[in-house]
Amino acid sequence: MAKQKSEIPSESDVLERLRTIGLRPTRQRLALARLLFAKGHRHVSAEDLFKEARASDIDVSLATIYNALHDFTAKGLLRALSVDSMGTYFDTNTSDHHHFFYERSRRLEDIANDDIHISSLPRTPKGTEISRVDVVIRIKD
Amino acid sequence: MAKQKSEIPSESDVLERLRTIGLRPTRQRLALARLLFAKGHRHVSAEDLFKEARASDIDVSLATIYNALHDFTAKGLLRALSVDSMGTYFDTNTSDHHHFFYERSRRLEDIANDDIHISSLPRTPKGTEISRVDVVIRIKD
DNA sequence: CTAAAATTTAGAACTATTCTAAACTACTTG
DNA sequence: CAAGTAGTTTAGAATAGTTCTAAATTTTAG
Repeated sequence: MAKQKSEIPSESDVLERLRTIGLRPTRQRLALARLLFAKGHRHVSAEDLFKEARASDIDVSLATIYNALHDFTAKGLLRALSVDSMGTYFDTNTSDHHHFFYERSRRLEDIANDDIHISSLPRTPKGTEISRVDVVIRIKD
Repeated sequence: MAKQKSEIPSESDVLERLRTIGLRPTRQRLALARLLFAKGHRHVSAEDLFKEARASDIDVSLATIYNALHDFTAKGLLRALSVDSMGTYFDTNTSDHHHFFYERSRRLEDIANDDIHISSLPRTPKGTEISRVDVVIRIKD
């Protein structure tokens, strides 16, 4: 339950990390990982990242954006979440935590795990296991 | 915080209810409301309802299904929720409660409000108000 | 360096949903 | 009840987000 730091990873950290988890450190993945992890935790959509990449002169196709986001998610570098049915957000914070969701502006904001205490959960159906618990506090903004 | 009963509403209940909330009790809305509220609480997608309607020889277009679901939701007869980014589910249970989400089968199951106790919530950003709190327990099935 | 395996890509395809504008229906008023 | 009008329905086009396909390219192991 240690607090996860979100430090700016160095170039070689990223490369090494990709290699370690079994993803080839291609030009595209390196560039995207740099974009994603350079600025502290955030919630990006595929389209967001695509635009950011274009803005940074990173030549990458939308299909690759999706591939990378899914690959990163599968390997635990990102966490996918969808709260408003129009699109998936990828959260660079993969530690346990929850979210505020601003209904009007459709923005997400992290809530530290410590700021929500769930004192009792129902027993899960037998033979099953909890994958995770998501709390979303919807805000009228 | 009274427990909400889910009784099978009579024909005229439905008609009256629609009229009361300001929706004209058209043939289509009446038929769809009957389908939706005839069987106790459940979680339906637009496509689900469309198929059910067809199966019941109710002649209604998909556009109307969407219109009706949104109108019903806006009037508090249904509650929309989207947890898995592929589509919106409409919950006939509009009382406070939470959900299990079976990741593999993509099914939702209600959790009674009393079965989850949240002992502390973070303060909301100033000037804002909580619209609702959704807890989703994701289950590996 | 070379072959095999993984990755990238453009564009087509797909799914869920919304839009459009015309046809239709319910409610109100006289 | 006739008629007007406001609300509703509809088919189909349009849109948004995402996945698929198959070919071209890049990475890695040997």
